[in-house]
Amino acid sequence: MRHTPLADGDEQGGDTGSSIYERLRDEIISGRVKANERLKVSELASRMGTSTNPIREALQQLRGEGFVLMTQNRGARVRPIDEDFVRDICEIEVLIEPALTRWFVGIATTGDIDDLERVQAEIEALNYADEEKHSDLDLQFHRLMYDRHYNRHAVDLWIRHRQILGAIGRGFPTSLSRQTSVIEEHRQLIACVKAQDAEGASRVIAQHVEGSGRSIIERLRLRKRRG
Amino acid sequence: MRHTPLADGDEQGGDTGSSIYERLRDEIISGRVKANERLKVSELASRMGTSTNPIREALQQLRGEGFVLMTQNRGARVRPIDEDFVRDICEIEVLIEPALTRWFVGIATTGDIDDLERVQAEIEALNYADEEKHSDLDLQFHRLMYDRHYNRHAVDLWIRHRQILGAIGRGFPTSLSRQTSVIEEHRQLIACVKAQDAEGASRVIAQHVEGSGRSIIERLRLRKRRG
DNA sequence: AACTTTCAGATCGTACATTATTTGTCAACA
DNA sequence: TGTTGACAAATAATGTACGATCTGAAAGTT
Repeated sequence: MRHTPLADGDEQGGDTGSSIYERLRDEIISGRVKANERLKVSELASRMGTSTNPIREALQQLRGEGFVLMTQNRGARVRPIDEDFVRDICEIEVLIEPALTRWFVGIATTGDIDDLERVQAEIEALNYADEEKHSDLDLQFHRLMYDRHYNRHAVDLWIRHRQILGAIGRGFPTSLSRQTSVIEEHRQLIACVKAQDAEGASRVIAQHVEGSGRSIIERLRLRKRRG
Repeated sequence: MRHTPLADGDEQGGDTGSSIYERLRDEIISGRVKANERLKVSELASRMGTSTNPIREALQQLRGEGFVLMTQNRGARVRPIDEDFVRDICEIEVLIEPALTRWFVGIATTGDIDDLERVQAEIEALNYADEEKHSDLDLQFHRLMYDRHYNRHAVDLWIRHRQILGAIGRGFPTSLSRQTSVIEEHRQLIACVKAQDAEGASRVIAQHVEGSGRSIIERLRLRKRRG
């Protein structure tokens, strides 16, 4: 399995376990650094306890991924992660995920369905008691469907978008209505796969992604109010 | 220490026109460096006539964009730009571009249609006499439709994918059958916009992208044979 | 008031030190 | 004789330091 889109292996970093890149990215996505704020390399270097070079390279990587905007001799700025950004990503996923799902319906075995049902059972048993654990299970659920798709580029895109959306909502609880929707939609999805109904599965996923987007935007608004 | 301004280099400008990043990216996309080949910073530095830092930063940016793969303490490698890669990108575009087109049909004014027809007239007048000029006109044509879309993320993705596909086929002529298809599809597209037929336009674009993908893969095969 | 000069602060490029990996050599062993 | 394993040297990536250049804005001049 060759997937690893951007995941560089673990880093010894020094201070924390995660790399400079991950720390910076998380600060941007989670909103700890404000939109359009300037990112000065020397300041970041002293704050992270390294020299400037690792910072510069991390910023370039983030630039490539579109999280920071840079201009010649004028440094880097934070790309705003706002409601529009979330909407844009979700709209793209509404197009991509149904296509991935449709393909999965065509190749799914009874073993795959068993796996889905097992994860889904865990999700329902947990019932959002632990946010991080739920997020991990939900990732597993969708990964079971998408991971073996031949279009690695599309899957990598999905993974990256998912990481972004996940980081945005982190720390703010999911609404009850959204919780029930997620579980219901997962069940419908499994039913469609069983019935070999690719069109139905595709529709359910589109609705699932759209609902997820709305939920995240809600949490984004909450975050704005509380800081 | 004065920094040597690439005096001996045969490259133009250098400031913003052809940065290290762009040169490296072009070498990867155009296939001048082989798939999975190792990219050594010191070697690249001497070859490009700079120190290692600009190279490292360019590599990080390319990593963020997915053109090079890096592992800790083991350097960078060229991500293979092969038929699968083209197919993956085109499949994503087959999903995205119809959505962008559908939106355009909804907001197009008569002025927009005039612009489209003017560019299309230029394309037909040129009739593929100049490859680079045609590519530029074709970009203009599609940009007229997509550029004002609210989903900047999707448009950026489209632009990036288009640059990649454009660079892959560069230097190899488009087949005659493809040439006529392109012109025909553009005409159909304009007709659909005029008739406010969003579904039809969407279908035409999907076919357009698919044909483009097939054409590029053909040229990729040609390139492989001739080196 | 508009233009020029000056200067602090930040980015960018170069050189060097450190650390990890790869390579090459050679002896021990089946 | 061919293979394996350990160890040393070479090679390359990563981190640190510093000088050069650019930007932005305040201070000074006409």
